Amino acid sequence: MQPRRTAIIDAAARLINERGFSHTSVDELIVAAGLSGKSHFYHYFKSKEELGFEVLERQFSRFADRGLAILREPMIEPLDRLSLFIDTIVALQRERDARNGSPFGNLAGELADSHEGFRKRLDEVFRQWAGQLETLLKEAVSQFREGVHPGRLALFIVAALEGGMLLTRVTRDAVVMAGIGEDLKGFVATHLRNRHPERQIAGPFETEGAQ
Amino acid sequence: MQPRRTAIIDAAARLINERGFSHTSVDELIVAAGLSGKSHFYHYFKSKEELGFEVLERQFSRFADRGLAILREPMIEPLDRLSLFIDTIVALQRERDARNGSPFGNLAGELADSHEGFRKRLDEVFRQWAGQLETLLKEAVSQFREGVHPGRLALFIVAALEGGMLLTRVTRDAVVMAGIGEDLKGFVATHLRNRHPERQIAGPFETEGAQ
DNA sequence: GCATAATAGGACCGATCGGTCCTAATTTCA
DNA sequence: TGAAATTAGGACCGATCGGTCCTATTATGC
Repeated sequence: MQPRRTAIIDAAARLINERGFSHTSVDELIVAAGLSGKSHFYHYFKSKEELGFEVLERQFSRFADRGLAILREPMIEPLDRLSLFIDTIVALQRERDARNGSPFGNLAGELADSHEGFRKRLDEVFRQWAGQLETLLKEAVSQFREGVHPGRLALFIVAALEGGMLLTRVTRDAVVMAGIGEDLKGFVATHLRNRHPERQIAGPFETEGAQ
Repeated sequence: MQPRRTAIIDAAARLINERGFSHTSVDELIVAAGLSGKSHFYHYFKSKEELGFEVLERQFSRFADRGLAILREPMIEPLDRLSLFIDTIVALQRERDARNGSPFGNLAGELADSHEGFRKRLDEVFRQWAGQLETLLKEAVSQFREGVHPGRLALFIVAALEGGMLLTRVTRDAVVMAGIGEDLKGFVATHLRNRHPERQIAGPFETEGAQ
C-alpha cells in the first residue's frame, strides 16, 4: 500500500466521520488530503465510492489493531479486558468532546438503506466485532452462570455501545457514554456466577448496581 | 392542522425513513405525497428543511401517542408496561422485515453533525423519550434494590434499543432485535429486589438469564 | 537520459438538486 | 357569484456534484 494513498484515506476518514459520506464532496476530500486537484484524486481512486470503501476498511483495520486488540491481550483476565475495552470507547468519546459518534454507526445510519454495498460490508464489520467479543466471552465462560450465550451477549454489547455513541453524539454530552459504559459493565456482571447485588465485590464488573 | 398537509407529512415520513433525508429529493417527495408539482409542494411548505422538521415532529408525536403510550397505561404494572414497550419495538422490527431502523436513530445518524437544528431537536426527542422511561421506572422504584438510578437506567434502555435497531437494520435480521429485547428485559430484571438468577420466577423480566 | 508516475491546476460536462416563477384550471367558501 | 385557495404541471434558475479530460511540470526509477 502506498503511504501517500494511506495518508489520503486517513484524512478522508476524519472528514467523512465528521460530516458523513454524502455530505462530503470530492473537492473537500481533495483539500483535506492535500491533493492538487481532481486529476490527483482520480490518480489514486477510481471513484468516490471506492474511497468510501477504503475508508471503511481502514477504519475497521485500525479499530481491530487498536480497539479490539485489547480484547486479545493474553496477560489480562478476559473480563478485565472487556472492561478496558469499554473504558477505551468511553475515553474516546470524551476526547472527541462527544462529537462524531462511531464511524461504523455513522456510515450505517446514513447508508444502510440506500447503498447495499456499504450495508453488506458494514454487516460484516459488525459481525466481526461481535465475533471477537464472543471469542473473549467464551474464555470467561467458567465465570458465567448457567444459560449465558456468549454470542447473544456479544451482540448486546455491540448494540449498547453503538447506541451509546449515537446518543452521546446527539446530546453532545460525554457523560452519557460514561454512564452507559458503567451500566454495560453492570449488565455483564449480572451474568456472573454467585453474584449478589447486595454485596459489594471488588472488580470492574461489580459496580454499584447499574448506578 | 390541515388534513392534506398531515397526509403529505406522513407520506414524506415513510420515504425519508426508508432513504434518509438527504437521499430523498423534493421531486420524490412530491410523487410519494401525490402532489401535482413544485408549486403544490411549496404551497404547503416553505422549504424541504421545514418538511424535515415537520416529519420529525410527526414521528415523535406518533411515537408518543402509540409507542410511549404503553408506558403510561394505568391498568398495567410499570415493569409489565416496559416489557410490552420493548415487545412493541421488537415486533415492529419484525413487521418491517428488519428494514428502516429507527426514525430518530436514522436522522440522528445522518444529520447530527451536519445540521445543528436537527441535532438539537433530536436531542430533545431522545431526552423526552428517556424522561418518560425514567418516570415509569420511578413508579417501580419500590421493586428495585438499593442504588438503582432510574434516569441512568432509562438512558441505557434507550441506547440499547437504538443500537439494537441500528444493528438489526444493518444485518437485515430481526432475530438480532429480538435477542437484544430479551437481554434488555433480563437486565432490568437484575435490578429487582430479592432476585435470584438461579430461580425461575414467572414474569416478563424473569427470562432465562439473558439467554 | 528517458519513460513513467506523481503532482499541478484546473475547465468542462451532464446530471441532479432546491427553489422561484409562470400560466392556467378547478374547488372551496362566504 | 366572485374571490381566494388549491391543484395542475411544469420551465427555468443558480448551485453543486461526481467524474472526464486537458496541458504542463516535477519527481522517480531503471
